[in-house]
Amino acid sequence: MLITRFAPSPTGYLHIGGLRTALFSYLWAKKNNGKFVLRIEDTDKARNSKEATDAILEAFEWLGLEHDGEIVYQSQRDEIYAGYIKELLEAGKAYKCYMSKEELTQLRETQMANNERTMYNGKYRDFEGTPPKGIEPVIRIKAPLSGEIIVKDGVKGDVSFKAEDILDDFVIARSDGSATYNFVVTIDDHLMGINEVMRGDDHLSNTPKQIVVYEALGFDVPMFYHVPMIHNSAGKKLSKRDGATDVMAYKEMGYTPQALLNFLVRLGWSHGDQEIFSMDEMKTLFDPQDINKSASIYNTQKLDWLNAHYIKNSSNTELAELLSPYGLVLTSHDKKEILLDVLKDRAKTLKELAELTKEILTTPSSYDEKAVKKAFKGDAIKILNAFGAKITATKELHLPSDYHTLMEQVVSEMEIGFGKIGQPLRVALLGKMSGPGLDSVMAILGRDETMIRIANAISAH
RNA sequence: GGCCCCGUCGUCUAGCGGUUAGGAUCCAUGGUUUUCAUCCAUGUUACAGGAGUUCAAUUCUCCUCGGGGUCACCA
Repeated sequence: MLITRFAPSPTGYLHIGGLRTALFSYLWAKKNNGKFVLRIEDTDKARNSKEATDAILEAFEWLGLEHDGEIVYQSQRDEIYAGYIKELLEAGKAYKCYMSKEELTQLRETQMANNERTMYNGKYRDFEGTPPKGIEPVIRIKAPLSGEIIVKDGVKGDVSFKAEDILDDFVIARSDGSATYNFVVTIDDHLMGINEVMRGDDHLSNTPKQIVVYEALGFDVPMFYHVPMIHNSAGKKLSKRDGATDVMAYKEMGYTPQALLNFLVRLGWSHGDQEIFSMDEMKTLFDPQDINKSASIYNTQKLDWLNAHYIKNSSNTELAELLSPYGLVLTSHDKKEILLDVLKDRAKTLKELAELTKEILTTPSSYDEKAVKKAFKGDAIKILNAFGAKITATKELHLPSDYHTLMEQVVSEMEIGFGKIGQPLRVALLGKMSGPGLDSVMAILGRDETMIRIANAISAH
């Protein structure tokens, strides 16, 4: 069975880049009827927090990306790692290194000064004497000194590294006994049965080290997919300093999970010319073979378009529910249908849609100055009076077409163009020059509120 | 600096030797609309450069240039 994983380090919120690799992993697992598991890499006690873990989980929940099985927390697996370290030590594949931090620093500085690559010199690789006193040793793994390491990568193709270029006996356990990243990742991926690893491009150069561990322990090496980075507008790796990279910030801004996911799936991946993907389509169409090889720049123009698209195409019932986090309770509003019908293709975000709705439902307390100048000239007040009288005289007014009929009557009786009544009426009802069709607006407001707004405008001008 | 990856419109991308280099977004113009938005139509804009291979290179190879990533007792 195909098993993929997402393995965030809980040092903060869930980041847009992390979400994309998570999405890819999720989709690939789902497409293959496999599993998508979650592992929290919280071994760095100083930098990790429970809040960060919760924030990540909250984001997954919002987006509807559910993981399979129990969440694995690395912080609870120290004994497991220690066991494998012991195994390597006993097999002579790893050793204790007593080099002091000062000596190590010194070594690096010398190497840099000589323009050599910095690496551990293997001083304790075959050490047999009495260890120096007062130094808690680290454990280093015996890495191959020559030969080639080939990373089988589904995105980049096979990438080969020369051992002498990149490897040294790297640390697998710190002096306090805790295991390091490249070691625990390997152990966990193996133990969790992960056979396809999707992660950011930035891990590609770590991979040979992990392969060293896989091989030392006799584990099968998984298939890798190193997904290109997402860059900021400056062309650098997207980081937490780049503004809105917190996934949950998109919820606050009024983006739908569907739009965000659709946007991200198309960032670095494509399926011909298709732009719109439902979750089901993503699950059946996603294939890492179609992942792009080059980095992409993060730019949200298209996200706005997608979000607007999904809002337009949502049912009103669905929208009414999505709107409640933005302070708008519409679920039982009697004009809900017509209201959302006319407003949903005018908003790029749910937040905007909520604001637009509130705006219409609120009696204008002031009128846009320019709009007044333009609209309330000539016979405007006379026309408004005439139209107001029509409404007063008609008791049953419900549908937009009911109001439209009255407008038509005024237009033909007074022998004026539609614009003559439209402009002043719009300003009277909405306080400004733009907005949805007036017949719909009046149907939403109802007969009473419409009369009030017209009367208000007349007395104010 | 060493090693590794990458290079098609501003942006996201299609292309897998022969195409008028396609789509989307953005922008502009026009149409629809009493207005605005939506919608529809039209338009501007791209193969980093240089060698080679080939009858033919955006596509294959090499070099140059450019960009990015990574080199910890962080993950």
